[in-house]
Amino acid sequence: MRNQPVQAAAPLPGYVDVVLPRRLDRSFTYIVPTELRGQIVIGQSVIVPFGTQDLQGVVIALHHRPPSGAPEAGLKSLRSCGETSLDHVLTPAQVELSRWVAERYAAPWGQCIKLVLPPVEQPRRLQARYLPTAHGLADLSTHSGVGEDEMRLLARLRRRPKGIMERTLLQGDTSSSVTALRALVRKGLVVRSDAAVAPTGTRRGKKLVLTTGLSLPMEEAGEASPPLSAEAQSWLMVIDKQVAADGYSALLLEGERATRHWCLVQAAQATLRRGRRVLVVTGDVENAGRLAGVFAAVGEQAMLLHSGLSVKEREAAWQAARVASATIVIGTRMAVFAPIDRLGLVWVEGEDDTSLKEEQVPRYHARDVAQERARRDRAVLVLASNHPSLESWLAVRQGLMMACVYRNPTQGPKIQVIDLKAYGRDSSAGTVLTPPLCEGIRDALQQRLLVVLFLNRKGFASVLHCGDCGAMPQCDVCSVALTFFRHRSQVRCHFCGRAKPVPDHCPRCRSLKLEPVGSGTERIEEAVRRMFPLARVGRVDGETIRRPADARAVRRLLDAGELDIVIGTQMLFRLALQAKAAFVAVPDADAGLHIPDFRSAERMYHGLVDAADLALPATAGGRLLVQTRLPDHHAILALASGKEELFVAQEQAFRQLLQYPPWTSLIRLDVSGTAEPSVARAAHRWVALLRGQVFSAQGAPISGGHGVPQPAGFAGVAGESRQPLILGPSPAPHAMVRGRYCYQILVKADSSEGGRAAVLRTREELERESRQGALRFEIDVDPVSMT
DNA sequence: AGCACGCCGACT
DNA sequence: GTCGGCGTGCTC
Repeated sequence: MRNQPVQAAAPLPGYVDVVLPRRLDRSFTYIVPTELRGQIVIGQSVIVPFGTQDLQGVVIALHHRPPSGAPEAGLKSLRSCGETSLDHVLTPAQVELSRWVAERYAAPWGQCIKLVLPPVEQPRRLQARYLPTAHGLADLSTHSGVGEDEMRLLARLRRRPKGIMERTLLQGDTSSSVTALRALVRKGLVVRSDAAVAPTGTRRGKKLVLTTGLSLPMEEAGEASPPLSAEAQSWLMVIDKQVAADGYSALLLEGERATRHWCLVQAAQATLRRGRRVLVVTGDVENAGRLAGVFAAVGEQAMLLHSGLSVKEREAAWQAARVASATIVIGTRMAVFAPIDRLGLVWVEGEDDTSLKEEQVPRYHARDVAQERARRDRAVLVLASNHPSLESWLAVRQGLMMACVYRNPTQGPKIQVIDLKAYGRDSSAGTVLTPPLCEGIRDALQQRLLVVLFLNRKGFASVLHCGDCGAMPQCDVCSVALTFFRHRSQVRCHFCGRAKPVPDHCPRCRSLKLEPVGSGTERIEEAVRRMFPLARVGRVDGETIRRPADARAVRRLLDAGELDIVIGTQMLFRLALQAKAAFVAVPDADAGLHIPDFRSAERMYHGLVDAADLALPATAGGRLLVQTRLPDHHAILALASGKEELFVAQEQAFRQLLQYPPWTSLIRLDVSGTAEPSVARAAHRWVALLRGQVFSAQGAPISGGHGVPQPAGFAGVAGESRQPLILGPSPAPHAMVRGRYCYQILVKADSSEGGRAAVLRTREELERESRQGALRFEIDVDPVSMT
C-alpha cells in the first residue's frame, strides 16, 4: 500500500508459510529473522517452534507481508534452517508431488510432505523420574537450609525409594513445586533420571523385521527368461523407442513372472544407456528383494528401499538415490517418493497388487503416484502384471496406454472344471473333496510329485448361498453379496445399507436350501490329512507365515522334497512356486465371490490365474482342477478357455452397467466413534449434507433416499457431467473396530475431483458442528478394499 | 499428529 | 498415593 523507503530497499521476504509433518490441513506462517532473510527458498527445511515443541517443516511460500489468513499478533519466528546443505531442501518437484498427493487423496498436506522428506529416526521420548539420593535419604535433621516446600517434596520421595514420575510429583500446584524440586536437585538430595520410553503411543504396530537389505541369498533371486523370440524382439523395439522418445509414455506388460523379469532388465538397461535412472515399485518386501536379485544376476547394482529396512538403512538408501549413486532403486510403495532425478523408467511390478494402496492417511495408491511421477518427469511408465487390473485395461482401451502381452500358450497346465452341483448337497468338508479331486491328489502322490491346494479363505464372510445352484442373494442395486445377520434374521447390503428379511428361497432356482457359505470348507485341511494320513502336508497362510524367514523355511522344505501337499491361501503366490506342482486344485473357487465387493470376481480370476501358474505345463503332466458351483461364471470360462479377453470384456461390461470403477470414481467415507447413536447420527448427517451439496450445485435432486428404489446408474444423458451418487450410510461389516463403531458412506462420481470437493466441504462443516470430538471422519479416495 | 492437561479408575 | 488410560483442545 504505502511505499516505505526502508522496505523498498530491502525486498527480501519477511514471512514464510510452513507445512508441518502433522495431520493438519493448514500451513502456518512464521516471521523470518533478519539474519535468515534471503537464505530461504521454497522447499527449504526449517525448524520452527510449534506449541511446546520444535518441529521440522518445509517452506511452501514466501511473503513480504503477513498473508491474510495469519493471526495479526502472535506470529513466531523461524528458529533456524535445517543446515544449508542440499539435504535440507526439497526440490520443487518433490513439494509439488506431495501437494498432488494431498489433493488427489483429500489428505492433509502436512501428512503428505512426510512422504517426500528423508526418513528420520523417531526421537525417543524421555520420561523424567525423581529419586532421593543417599544424602537425601539420610536423617532429616541433618538437612539445614531446606525450605518448607522442599521438605514436603523430600518427605514424599523418601517414602518412595524407586522414585516418582515428574508428572505425578508436580501434579496440581506447579510454580512453587518446580522451584523447590530444582533446589533439591541442586543440593544433591534428589536426582533426576530420564528413562527412555518407547516412542509414544500409536505408532504403526509393525515390529521391525531386521533383514539384511542389500545382500540376498542366491536362492531368492528370481529367474528371468525371455518370452518367445518374436515377442522378445518386439519388446526390445518397443522399449527402445519409448525410452528414446524422451517423453511420458505408458505401457502395460502382461506376462508370466520370469518373462516380466527379463523385460524389466532389458528396459532398465535401455534406460541406463540413455543416462537416465530407474525406479521399480512392487507390493511386498520379498518381491523387492527378488527383483534386486534379478538385477544382481546380470551385474546391475540396485538399491533397496522398503519398510523392512531400519530407519538408518532407509536414510542411506534415500541419500544414495539423491546423490545419484544409485541408478536403480527398487522398493515397496514408499519408494515412489524417492528423490531420483533424471528418472527415465518407472516400473510398477504387480500393478494390480492391493498392497500398493496405503491403508493409512495419506491413502495413496503407488501405481497412480508412479504414473503421475512418470508424467511429471517425462519418463516411461510400465505397469507389469500376470493379470492386469481392469483399471489398466480400460486405460489401454482408451488409448492412454499400449499393451504388450507375452504369453506362451504351451506353458499352462491341463485345466479341468468340476461342477460341484453334481456332487453331494450337504455342506460338509466332504462335499468339496470330490472323487476327481481325491484322484488327482492320489495320482500325484503316487508319482511322488507335489500337490498344491489353493483356498480362498477370504470368502468366509457371513453370506448366504444356495446349496443347489450356488447363487447368492445380491443387492438389487449394487450387485454385491448381501451380508447375513443371523441374530436379526436380516440380510443387508454393505454398500448402500439397504436391509431386508432373510429370503426363504433361492432367487435363481427357488430352492429352499439357502445356507451360510463356506461352512464346510474351513476344515478341508483336516479332511485332507485324514484322507491321506501318510502325506506330509504343509500349510501356507497368514498364520503360519509371519516373517520372510518362515517363507524361506517352507521353500527349503519344498526344495528338499520334504512336502507332498501344500495347502494355502493367497500367501502361496509369494513363495515363487511357479511351475513346481504336478497337481493344483482350487476346491471352492466361488468362495471369493461372496465378499461383498464389486471387485470380488476380478480377485477370483487373478487367484485362478496365479494358481494355474503353480502347475507344471500340460506337456510335463501339470493339471489344474477348479471346483465351482458356477461353472458358467466368466472367470471360470475365461480360465478354462485360456481367453482372458473373455473375462475382461464381460467384467468391464458389468462394471460399466453398474457404474463401478474403473468407469467411475469411488470415495469411501468412514465415520467412527465410541457411541453408536452419535456415530449413526453423524453418518446420516454427512449424507444429508452431501445430498444438499449435490442438490444445490446441480439444481436437481438425486434419487436414492433410504429404502427408495433408485436407478443403478446416473441420472442424465451420457456425455454430460452427471451427479454423484451417495450410497449409505451403512454400518461397517464388522461394526466395531478397536472399540469404535464404524459407519460407511460411498460416493460414486464421474471423476474423483467432483466428489472430492463436495466431500471435503461437507466434512469441514460436519467437524464444525459436531462438538463431540470422539467422532472421526475419514476419507478414502479410490478404496481398494470395501471392508 | 503430538502434546499438555484433567479426570477416572486400578492397583499398590 | 502412584500411575496408566483416555477424552479434549490447540498448535502461526
